[in-house]
Amino acid sequence: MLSKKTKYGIKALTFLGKQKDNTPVAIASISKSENISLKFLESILLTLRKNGILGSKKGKGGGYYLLKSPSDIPMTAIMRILEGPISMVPCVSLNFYEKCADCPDENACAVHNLMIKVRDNTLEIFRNTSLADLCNC
Amino acid sequence: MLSKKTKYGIKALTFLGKQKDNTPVAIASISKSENISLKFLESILLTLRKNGILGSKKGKGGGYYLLKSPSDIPMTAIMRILEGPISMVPCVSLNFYEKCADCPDENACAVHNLMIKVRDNTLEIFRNTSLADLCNC
DNA sequence: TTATTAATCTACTAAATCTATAGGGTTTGT
DNA sequence: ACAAACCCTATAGATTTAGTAGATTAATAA
Repeated sequence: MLSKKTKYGIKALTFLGKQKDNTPVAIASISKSENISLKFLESILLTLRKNGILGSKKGKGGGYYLLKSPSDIPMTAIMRILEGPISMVPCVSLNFYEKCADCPDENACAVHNLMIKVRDNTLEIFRNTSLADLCNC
Repeated sequence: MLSKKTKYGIKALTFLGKQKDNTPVAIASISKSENISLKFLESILLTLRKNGILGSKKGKGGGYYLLKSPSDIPMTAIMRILEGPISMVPCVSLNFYEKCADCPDENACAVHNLMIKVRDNTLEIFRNTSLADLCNC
């Protein structure tokens, strides 16, 4: 299941993507509009900034803004930053690979082979969806 | 990410599905062969029994066995019993639906609409895969 | 018949990690 | 001075992943 962190993060990004110009939007403004706990949202936007998705401006009139055009931000990037691996098991992850301790042979593992299929499908959706697509809902 | 409970459960079921006859297999036997903590596996097999996937026989020579042919056990059933919802958010779940507290209009929610796509894809894989398919790896 | 053994079943506990915040202080730009 | 992002800490609650102890049941050997 998706964490609220990811869900809130996506909603906040969508909100920013819908903005007409790219002037900074205060956290409190997003928080109210999207019904997200202010402090929680604060930490979410911070990680998005540290990962190169958002820029920020301090002081009066400050806030967060997108660093790129929404159409240049694929969902794969957002998901990996907020949720972590897209795969359901680490042993099929492209970006977060880990070997299973209990599994002597990955190629003979039923779970492994099934989850590769799931990963490929999910990945294709996220690759073909950008933030801009979410903003047109 | 998939819980170990689900992963171990699938591995155990695959092990049982590969058995030639349908005589009971002791938990300890599965535990050793698949490198799964005995007591953890015990509770997993119990829930699979309570949900109509496995039967059990007590006493000497006892153990667990499949109640149906592996080809008659779809992955959707196994996943829902062990992992719960297949959807990434409750508001797109077919079997575990819940409304989001923060979301006034589902149809206007970007997360909602994206996750419907992911659900449909994942669901199709699990629907078209039975335990028998996993046993032929 | 009785004792033994092998196995499931039940219940409780516990450590570790993750989630979703809350509080308060610091820094920086206007 | 003020407003806003930034940063650090703590925490309650839930979930995961087991471990421990013992009860129950059934087959088998004595």
